[in-house]
Amino acid sequence: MASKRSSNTAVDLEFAEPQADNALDSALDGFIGYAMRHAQIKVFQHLVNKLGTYDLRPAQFTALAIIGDNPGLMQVDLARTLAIEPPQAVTLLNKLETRGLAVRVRCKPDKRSYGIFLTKAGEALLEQLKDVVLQSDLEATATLTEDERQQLLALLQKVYR
Amino acid sequence: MASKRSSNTAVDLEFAEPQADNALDSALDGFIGYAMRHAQIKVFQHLVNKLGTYDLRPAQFTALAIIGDNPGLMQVDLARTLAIEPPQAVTLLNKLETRGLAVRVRCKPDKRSYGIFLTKAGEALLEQLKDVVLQSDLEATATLTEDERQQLLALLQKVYR
DNA sequence: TATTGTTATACTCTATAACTATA
DNA sequence: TATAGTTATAGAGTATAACAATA
Repeated sequence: MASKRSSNTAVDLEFAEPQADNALDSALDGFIGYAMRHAQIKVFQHLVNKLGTYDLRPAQFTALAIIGDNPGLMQVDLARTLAIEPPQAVTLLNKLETRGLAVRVRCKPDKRSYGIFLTKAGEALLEQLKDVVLQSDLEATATLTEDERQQLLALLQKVYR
Repeated sequence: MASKRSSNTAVDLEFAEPQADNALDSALDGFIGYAMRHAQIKVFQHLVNKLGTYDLRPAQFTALAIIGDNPGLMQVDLARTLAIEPPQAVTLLNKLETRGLAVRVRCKPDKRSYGIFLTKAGEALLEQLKDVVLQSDLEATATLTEDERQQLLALLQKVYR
């Protein structure tokens, strides 16, 4: 995180630079898209840092959670749920498989497709990560009360569902 | 006819609403980061489509709004406000200048820096775009009442400020 | 002919190092 | 030496086309 204004020389003050450090974007105050993007970046970055401890990206945690909740699903369904393209699902799954967290099993009548499952290690890690991610959510929204947090969650879901 | 993105034109509509297959992610229902990311993607994508008509990206509109509200600011301040790195500000400004929407003027005692200003064309377009972007916000959050929209805006700002 | 998974590819976005010209 | 702006570059993330195996 960079400091806001490292330069506070006389020259800056003399030549009509805006005084308030963060006021340069006040023209965008009314836009919900602007507020949502900034809030999302903050929450997302917090999660990136938390999951970095486990050398995982947010999408990889999401994939683990979806696989754990839908054992045996196909890659095409995983991709659709993650809102990514099939080639991205390949890369993502390769990583999870290499790390021994998930496996592809030819277990379907349709022999083109795999069933995707978590390994024991994957299941164990997922349980651990659920707490980590929930904690990250709470920390990143620490300026909200629990009521406000539930309100925000409900409003966000109403927007995208 | 599934949600394939066959068109990359500005007129790209988003009829491709999530199908009934969104039950696979119910394990992630409680996470605010998950809801925020999905809501943000929807609102952002809606704006991308709207601004595509003008061959502009959201960050370029944001830059126009910030320059319009802070005429004469330096690139380093623009970059800081946009939360981008200086090299990205160069590319962004080059585009705006090439299109005749903004100009760099050596008008400071410190001859290393430029003052950035909107042209007349830039000012005129910005006024037009403000309506477009506000309209995009309203459309992308059409499932909310006006009260809920204001609630959401306040909660989001409380998160990131 | 259509679909699953895959490879190859490309385009955007983002981040960093290093250069220039001023200070 | 330090800073404003720039160039070059590399890494993610994301998108499409095309292929092999199967349906």
